[in-house]
Amino acid sequence: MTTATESLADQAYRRVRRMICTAELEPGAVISEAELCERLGVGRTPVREAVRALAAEHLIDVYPRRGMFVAGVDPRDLRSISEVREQLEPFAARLAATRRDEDDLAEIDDLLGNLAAFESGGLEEHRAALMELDERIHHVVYRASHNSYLAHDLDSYYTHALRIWFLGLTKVTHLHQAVLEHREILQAIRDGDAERAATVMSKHIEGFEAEMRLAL
Amino acid sequence: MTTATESLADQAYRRVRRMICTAELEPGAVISEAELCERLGVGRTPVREAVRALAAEHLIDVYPRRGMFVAGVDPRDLRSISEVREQLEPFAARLAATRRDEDDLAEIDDLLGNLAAFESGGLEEHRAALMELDERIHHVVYRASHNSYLAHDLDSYYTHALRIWFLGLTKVTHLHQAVLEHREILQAIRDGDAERAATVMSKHIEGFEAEMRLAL
DNA sequence: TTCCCCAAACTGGTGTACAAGAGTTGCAGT
DNA sequence: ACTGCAACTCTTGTACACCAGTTTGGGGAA
Repeated sequence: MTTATESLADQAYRRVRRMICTAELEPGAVISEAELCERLGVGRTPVREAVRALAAEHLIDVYPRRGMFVAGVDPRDLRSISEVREQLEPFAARLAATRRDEDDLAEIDDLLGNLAAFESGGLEEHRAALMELDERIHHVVYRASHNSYLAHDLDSYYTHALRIWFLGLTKVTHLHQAVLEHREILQAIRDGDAERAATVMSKHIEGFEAEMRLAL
Repeated sequence: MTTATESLADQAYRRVRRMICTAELEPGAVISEAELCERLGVGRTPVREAVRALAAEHLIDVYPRRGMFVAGVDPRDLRSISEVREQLEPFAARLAATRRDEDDLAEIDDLLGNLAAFESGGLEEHRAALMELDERIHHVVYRASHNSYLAHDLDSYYTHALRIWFLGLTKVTHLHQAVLEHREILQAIRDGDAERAATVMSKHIEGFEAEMRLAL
């Protein structure tokens, strides 16, 4: 199979979102529909839908008939985003600890294994792989919460957080501590310890904001 | 002025959302692009964007190449939505009590006045007006939280809740109690009593879910 | 009569052409 | 030299024509 079932619009959405997340498209950069069209090799409609969806998530600001720009990110945005995440992420962790099913547990065990591999090997060299692992870990928590609305919102917030992470990625952050926290979260969910899962997740999110605040 | 600055796509979005909310388009109903086009008197593109946005909010299910349908609503959805609202609405109320500015206070006082008018007059006859008041009250809380991300999410959830309200609107619910709770919330925010605002809002949301669960 | 297959019609997906508004730049007049 | 106006160009907004896939119903064969 080649394209499976994903529409061009969805592909475009993911690709542009990734560009914005990884700061390949910097905050304030102009988004030209025409340029995106030739860059992605698709027509205007899919690009337009993607851009529209990203605008709905506040990742792009659109000024009608003037232009579209990658949304800027200032400390107030970081605060607002973190504020909501501090409510929702621990809540999701708590739900996940209560509701995780066999599939979730399998994924969690797999991730714990990857985490262990990272810990024994060096951490520093595989920053990209670690970020991907971070993403998988958060998303398994969302999925294990078994609340699709919550999961959807958290995914959106995670995207914002990821972008801020990339932007403030000048100095190496405390990766080791982050890894430990992730392990603790997964273990708590696996063990069904809702309170511990929520507490550690809470600390994790707060730590993230504190560190990003310094880097911004 | 005729159209001001709102694009046809935005207008279409609002109108279709309202149709779905008020159950003018019932759950499971087929959404035909062509039909919406002639009904709204616009081309396919604005309709498409509106439908796309509504799909992103889970108000419409789209099965590619088969058709689009108004999303059904089952008790699990009510539970998921209420779960998140129970976290976010009290949180917003708490923030609002802390951060409300002069504009917010003016709006709150105005709403308290309207509420008093409702209380002295009969409640039962103006159900539509009361619903509009409910919407304004919740939205002033969102605005007063001064967190646009939070406000955006809560608006989306409010839309879902409103739809469920319309669907379960066979018997008259405890409107009087709801009015009292709203007044208490607004007063707490006005007085800067964050804990009380959060507590009452929490009870308000839980009461809503309990009542809707019976009606569904 | 029943079952299967093929074709037609309807669905959304995509690309393109046209319209309209905002910003900019250049020219002319003072 | 400076200012104001006008036309141009670049942007997104809208509409429409075409394409691909799915469904469904009718007709033919067993």
